[in-house]
Amino acid sequence: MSLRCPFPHVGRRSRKSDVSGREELLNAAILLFAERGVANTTIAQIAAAGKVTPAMVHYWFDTRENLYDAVANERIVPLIDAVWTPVNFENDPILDLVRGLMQRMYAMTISTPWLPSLWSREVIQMGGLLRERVLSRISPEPSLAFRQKIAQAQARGEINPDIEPELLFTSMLSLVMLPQASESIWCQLHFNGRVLSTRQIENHTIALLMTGLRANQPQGKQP
Amino acid sequence: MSLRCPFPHVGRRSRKSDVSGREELLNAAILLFAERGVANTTIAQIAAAGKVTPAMVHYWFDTRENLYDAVANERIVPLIDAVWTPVNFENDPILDLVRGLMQRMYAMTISTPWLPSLWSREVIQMGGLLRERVLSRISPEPSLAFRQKIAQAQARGEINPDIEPELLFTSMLSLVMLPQASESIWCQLHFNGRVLSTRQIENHTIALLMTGLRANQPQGKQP
Amino acid sequence: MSLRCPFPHVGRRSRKSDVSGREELLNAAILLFAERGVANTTIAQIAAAGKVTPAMVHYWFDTRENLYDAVANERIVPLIDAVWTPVNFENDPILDLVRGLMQRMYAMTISTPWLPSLWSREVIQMGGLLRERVLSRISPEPSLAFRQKIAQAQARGEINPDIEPELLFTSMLSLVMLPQASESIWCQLHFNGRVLSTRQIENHTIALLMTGLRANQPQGKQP
Amino acid sequence: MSLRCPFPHVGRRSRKSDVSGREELLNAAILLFAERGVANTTIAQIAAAGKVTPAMVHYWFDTRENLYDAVANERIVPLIDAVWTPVNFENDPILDLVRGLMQRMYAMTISTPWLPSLWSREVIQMGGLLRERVLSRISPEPSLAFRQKIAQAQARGEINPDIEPELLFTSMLSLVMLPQASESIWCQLHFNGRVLSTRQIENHTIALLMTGLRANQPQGKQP
DNA sequence: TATGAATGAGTCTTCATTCAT
DNA sequence: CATGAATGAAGACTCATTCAT
Repeated sequence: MSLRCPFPHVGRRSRKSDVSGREELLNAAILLFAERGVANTTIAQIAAAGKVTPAMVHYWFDTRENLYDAVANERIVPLIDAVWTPVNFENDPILDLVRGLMQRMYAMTISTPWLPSLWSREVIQMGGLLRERVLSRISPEPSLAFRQKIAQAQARGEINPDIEPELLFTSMLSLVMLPQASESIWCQLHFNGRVLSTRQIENHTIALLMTGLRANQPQGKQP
Repeated sequence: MSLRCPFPHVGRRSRKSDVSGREELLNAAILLFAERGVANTTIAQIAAAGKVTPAMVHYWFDTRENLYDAVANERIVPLIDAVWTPVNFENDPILDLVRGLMQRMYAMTISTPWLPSLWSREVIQMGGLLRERVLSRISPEPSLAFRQKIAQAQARGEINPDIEPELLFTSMLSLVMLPQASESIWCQLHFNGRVLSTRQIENHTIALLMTGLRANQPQGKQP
Repeated sequence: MSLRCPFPHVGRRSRKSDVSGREELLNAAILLFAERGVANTTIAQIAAAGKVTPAMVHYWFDTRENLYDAVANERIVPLIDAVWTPVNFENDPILDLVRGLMQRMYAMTISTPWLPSLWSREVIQMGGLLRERVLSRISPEPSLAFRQKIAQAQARGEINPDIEPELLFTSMLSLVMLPQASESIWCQLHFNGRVLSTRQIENHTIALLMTGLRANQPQGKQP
Repeated sequence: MSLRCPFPHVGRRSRKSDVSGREELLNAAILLFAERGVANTTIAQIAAAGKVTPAMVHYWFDTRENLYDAVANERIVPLIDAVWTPVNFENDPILDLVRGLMQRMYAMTISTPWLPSLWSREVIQMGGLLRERVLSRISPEPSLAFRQKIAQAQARGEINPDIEPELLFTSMLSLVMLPQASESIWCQLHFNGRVLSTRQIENHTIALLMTGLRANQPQGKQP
């Protein structure tokens, strides 16, 4: 399955009020932040990408810091929420829950291909320029609940006893995000002549993870 | 096992020729690059960290770009080589080979704790400021050989058939690097009151990976 | 006849759009280049002379090199062209042609008193910082045609047979430019208490040249 | 007659004490000053040309300004004196005196080919970095005496009456120096395929000048 | 909304100069 | 004599920000 380059705003802009100038700029900023890193992107570059003058960036966002806030609050935080929201910690079987999280993360990187880069460079890392802005806005509860569920399942022998429940979500994020941030993320991934589609990456990663979570049962007695 | 903050040069500098001024600055630069990101670090900050004037940074490295080259060639590239060098692709059993790679990567992040951050922010990502400098210097052969070995083992049914050999090394790197880059990597990692040592992170991750690689054999009939 | 200091823009600036900021700066730059030499003039000095900040010099000219280009292309090259344009190589008697060139050069140094200094320091000399920029822009044809005309007149016995046609134009330029560059060219020339007007310099130089060009006719009475 | 490239110190330096390090550096400095202009030459360039470290330039000359003094006093001023010294204002016929001055200037530019450039860029021009240093050291008397002699000869009808005695020496200097500063002065002068030797330049210029000085005697027969 | 002109603060870089050795 | 290491001051250039229009 091939991967369309999904930036609906690029090259469109048929009518001016199609998308408000502010949204347009926010799109342009996120794209540049993902491509070049936040610290390496100037207001002038964002303005040029949005086909306006730098003064307009200040008109909409006032300061550079405010632009960071807008990116974090309006674009990144909603995605995080969307990953957790469908989870039903009470009833979902734990492995379904894990698989669902992974699938939603992948679904997300298709509609917002800038996410892996921005996330792994500017959000999770120390010194990431969006880190505090994002982390202060997302609820810690889902990840705490997730950890507990994992620990409980582990105690019941349903999950690989050697994994650390505290680290599992981080491992999942790493497995999803960093590979996608590390190649020509914008449309496809070339490797050794072959092209791996996002779907192939997803299958590989979910297989690795789901197998990795399996309890190390002494084979044979499992029902 | 708790993790000491292993920067012997910081705050010492007992005798001047202890470490050459150049090495001292290179250390300071790498630390700051890892902490704040390359683009977000000024020459003046590096100079201050090395307790010299900005002019000295130019004395030793001439330009900012040259400093990047020095970081890539003198510090990062040797580490990559050191991960692959002990591998014997002919004789090592594939799972030992994988485990050995993981263990060496972890050993590395103890002696060079700046690596995960620098690697995941500036080397593997598009637009990373050290990317071209590092990638152009490292041989692609080991990772190609690794991929072949994985594919062969997979063909023999020794390895989880759902993983993509092309992606496995990337997944391994992601699992090792990003979690370590994402927390207060410099001395220890606090999480929910508990402290996870690097060793615990290592055990978790290797367990997840090694289990994940296991062939999905219909249990019981496996030889 | 005394020489007014003819920089109408200096100290005026009554209305802002009187002269565009760019022209203003170009004037200031040329003046300083003529007074102090190009290499000895800083962007900050130019900015101060134009009553703006150094950033404005970059706003209008981007780089120092671009400023050089602007000076060469917009100010110097047009003057060269204006010296040659009125010449009619076919019909003008050779001596009228020479005298016309000289008179136009002098007329020029009245309206653009910075020319002699800039020309003799930065254009004709090896290592002059405007040399390549100017020379690559001016047509060599007029000076070649001039040389031929001189050689033909010499062959007809109308011109001093001992002069080299190749060198005559250079000699003319030197006679006009260097004396004017060598004194307080900006308003008047003091020498030994007397003041020599530009007109007197012009008369002297043209007399020296025109007499020097005369054929060495056998006069009989000369020892 | 072809012109040797007369820099005896270049590439020699057989024994170290052949020429003192100080003289060596002075030579290097003058050469660079002539080639690139004083303001455009750094101490490091001079040191490199003299094959020593920049610190050695300070050892010998202490400051950049002192180096200017040394160039002016030890290299340029003696040349000026040498032009005037052989002149006998009382007895030499005026035209012989003029011719002698010109010939000595040309002789000088053969042994010190850097002179025309340095003179016309850094000495005679306003803002020339050696101007004050040289002018304050040379006696004004010879040029005053020369002017008087010219004026007297003019009064006697022996010299072109349209010449300004005040300007004549300046014109002579300009005719000698600027053409030589304006081409590839270091070895020869290409022009239109032909090569003009310094001797040809000299003959041309002296012819132009000496003819130009001739009294406008009533010739009657000239058309 | 939108822009062009303008700026202050800061960044990289250069360079003359110093000094211990 | 000679140098390598070091620096302060200044240079070119960048960039977020402001403001009159």
